[in-house]
Amino acid sequence: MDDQARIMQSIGGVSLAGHSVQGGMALPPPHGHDGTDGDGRKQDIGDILHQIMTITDQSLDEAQAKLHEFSLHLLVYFLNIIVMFLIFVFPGLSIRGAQEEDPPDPQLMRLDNMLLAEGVAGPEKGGGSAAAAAAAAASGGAADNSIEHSDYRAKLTQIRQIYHTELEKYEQACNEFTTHVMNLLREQSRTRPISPKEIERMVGIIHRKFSSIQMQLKQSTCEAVMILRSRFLDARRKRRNFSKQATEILNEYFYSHLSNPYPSEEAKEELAKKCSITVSQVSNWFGNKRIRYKKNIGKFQEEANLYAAKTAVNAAHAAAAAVQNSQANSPTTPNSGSSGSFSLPHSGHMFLSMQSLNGASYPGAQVGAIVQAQVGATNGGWQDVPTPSSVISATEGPGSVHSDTSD
DNA sequence: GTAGATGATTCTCG
DNA sequence: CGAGAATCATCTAC
Repeated sequence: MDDQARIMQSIGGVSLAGHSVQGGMALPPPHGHDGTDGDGRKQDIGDILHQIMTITDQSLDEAQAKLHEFSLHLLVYFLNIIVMFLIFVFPGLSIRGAQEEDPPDPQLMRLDNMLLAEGVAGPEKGGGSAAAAAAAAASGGAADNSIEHSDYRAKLTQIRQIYHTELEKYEQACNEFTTHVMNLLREQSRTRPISPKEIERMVGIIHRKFSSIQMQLKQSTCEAVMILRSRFLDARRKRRNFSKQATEILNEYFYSHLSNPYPSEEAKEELAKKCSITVSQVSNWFGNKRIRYKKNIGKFQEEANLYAAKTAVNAAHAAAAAVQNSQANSPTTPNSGSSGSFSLPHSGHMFLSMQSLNGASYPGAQVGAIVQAQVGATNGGWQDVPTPSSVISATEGPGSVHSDTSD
C-alpha cells in the first residue's frame, strides 16, 4: 500500500501542460476506471464530437468555443491514462495490446493530408490563403467575394491557431508525462526488476494514447474547416450577382453577337478576364441569357436597343478615333474611304452607328427596328437558322471577342 | 413578405 | 462535351 500511496502522490502532482491536477482525484468521476478505458468518458467525447458535427446553424465563434471545450474535455480524457497507468504499473496486471506495433493509420493520414491541404497543418502560408484562393477560384468569385474570403482566411487562421496551440499542449503533456513515467519506473526498479523493454513498451502505450487524442483533435479540426468551407465558399449558397460592369460587358458581347451568341473558348476566357469571373460562369451566363432571351424576346427588346445603341456609339467613337488617326498619319488622304466605310469591327453595327448618329434620337424606332430586323432574321433560334444575318458578325469571325475602344 | 431577376445545377439530347 | 431546358436557391427592389 505504501507503494500505491507514493505513486498516487507522484502522479497527482503531474503538471499537464499547465493543468495541474492536484491529488489526482480532483478529476471528474471517471465512469469506468475499473480496469476499462472509461467508456463513459468515451461517451462524453462522442457527445461532444456529435455536437461539433451538428453546429451548422451556430456561429463559427461558437464552433471555435466548442473546439476549446472539446480540447478541455480531451485533457480530462487524458487523465484516464493515469488510471490505466496505475493498472499497468502494478505487477501482475494485464497489458492488453501493449505488444501491438501500430501500423500507419490510414484515417490519421487522411486527416493529416486534409489539414495540410487546407493550410491548417504544415508551414504557415498566410493562414491557408492558398486553400482560400483555390476555393475562391472554384467558387468563381474574385473581387466581389474578396471580403468574404478575407473573412474566411481570418476564421481559418483562428482554427489554425487553436489547432496548433492544442497540438503543442498535447505534445508537451505527452513528453512531460513520459518523463514522469520514466522517473517513476526508475524509482520502481528499486523494489522490482524493470527491463528496458518494459520501459519501452510503457512509452509506446503512452504515445499511442496521446496519438489517439491527437487524432480526435485533428478530426474535430477537419470538421470545423468543413463547416467553415461550406458556409463561406459554397457557390450556390453564396450566389452573388455579377458586378454591373461585368453584366454590361457580357450584355455588350451578347447583343453585338446577337446573330450568333456563342463565344468561343478564347472569347470566353477574354470575357472572364474582363469581368473577373470564371470561364464556366461566362458559359452559364450565356446559356441562361440565350434561353431567357429566346423565351421572351419582347421583354429584352429594350435592353437590346440599349446595347445596340451603345455599341453604335462605341463604334462611332472608334471610327472618329480611326479617322483622326489616319488624318494624323496621312494628312494627304483625308476621309479616303467612301461614306461610312470605316474598317471597323461589326460592319453590321456600323449601319446602326450611322443610323443612330443621323437619326440623333436613339434608342428610338430606327435602332429598335434594326435590332428587331436582326432578331427577326434569326427568329431567336440561332443554331437552326443558317441565317444570312450571321454574316454580320462573321466579319470578325465567330467567337472573337468584341474589342471596342471602350475597354 | 413577396415577386421577379439571376446565377448555378442537373438532366437530356445530339 | 456543349447546348437547351427545367429547376433550384439566392438576391434585390418594392
